[in-house]
Amino acid sequence: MLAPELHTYLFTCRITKPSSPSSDSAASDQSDSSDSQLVVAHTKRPAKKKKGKNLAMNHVEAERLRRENLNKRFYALRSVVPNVSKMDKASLLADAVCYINELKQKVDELEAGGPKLKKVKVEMGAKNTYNKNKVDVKMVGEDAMIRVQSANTDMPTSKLMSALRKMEAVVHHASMSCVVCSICCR
Amino acid sequence: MLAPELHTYLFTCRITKPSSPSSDSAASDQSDSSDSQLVVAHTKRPAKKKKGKNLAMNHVEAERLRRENLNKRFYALRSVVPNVSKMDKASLLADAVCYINELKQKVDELEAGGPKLKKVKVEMGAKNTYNKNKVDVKMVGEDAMIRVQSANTDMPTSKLMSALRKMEAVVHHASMSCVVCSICCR
DNA sequence: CGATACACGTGACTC
DNA sequence: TGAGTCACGTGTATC
Repeated sequence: MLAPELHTYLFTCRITKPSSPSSDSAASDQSDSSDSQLVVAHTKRPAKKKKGKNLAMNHVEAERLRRENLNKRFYALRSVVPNVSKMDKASLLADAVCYINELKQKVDELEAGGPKLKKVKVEMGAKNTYNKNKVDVKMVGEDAMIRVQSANTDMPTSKLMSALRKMEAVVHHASMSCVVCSICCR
Repeated sequence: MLAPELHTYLFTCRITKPSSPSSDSAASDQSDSSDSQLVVAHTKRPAKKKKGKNLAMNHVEAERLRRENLNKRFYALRSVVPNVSKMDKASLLADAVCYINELKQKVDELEAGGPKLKKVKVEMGAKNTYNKNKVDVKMVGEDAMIRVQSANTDMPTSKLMSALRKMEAVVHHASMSCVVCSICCR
């Protein structure tokens, strides 16, 4: 519903609490039960009491700071996970986990198709009536002579060269010609 | 820079809390847990109060359930983000954000290594005394004739072809020769 | 003893 | 009006 701004993208929104944090004026509203009521003697306040109170205040402020910091992180997380601009914290965490797994999988399958393989698949463009695809390989000792004939669509030489590079083959000589440009080359 | 590396791969560490989370005995028994020693010893409350108490108990239990659920999510997040098996919640969230950004960037540069750019940089291998790198481009109408001379290291033809493909240039003719194999080609 | 982090119960707010 | 979520102050454990 309210759910403002989807997608976020930069949100250095800074919110300050109205309560003044530095001074001690925010003390003793009414919730200081359990402790004996203090400050009758305004002048010579026992150091012990004051110190204890001060410490408690320090504690509560530290806790507030921690909470605030943690919420910042929540906002940051919300900003990097897509499609979660409206849910609550639990759902945000769950979606973050799902998103991370998604990204992981994507990375895995992307870089598994990258520089890993020995066997390389080369798509050689569409066959047509005028040009049959033909691949001819002749081995001479450790060297190979490859002769490829295909249509000139979709950059066949580039693909072939890339395939050769991926196979870590050293190219000593290469020749390419476009024979029937009026028909197969646009 | 980035060099994420080390992956870690799988660490489905499953941690269970020692405290029994199943809320079975929380129906009308509130005498367990935390045995606060100052318990002002409230005597029997009227039914109304009891109902209020029951409601409050429902509230407190709902809150406890929510907290528990949220912590589960935290554990789940910890399980999918590497290298954070010991930090606190805030650091966990921060690391999760960093990790997501890392993964995003990785995915981007992995899948943008394919069909994207217009301007292409080609590294042409190391120069040496015997082979000066030379690039000659002659424009004829809309066509370009490119003559490249370089050392035969690091697959120059493949790189050139890839660059041409990335620029979406149509190659009509290509020729490559390795002239001084005994010197520059190992 | 201070610093840090977490869980807890409770008030306040929403739909 | 009840179910859900959040922020708050506090108690408590670890270092």
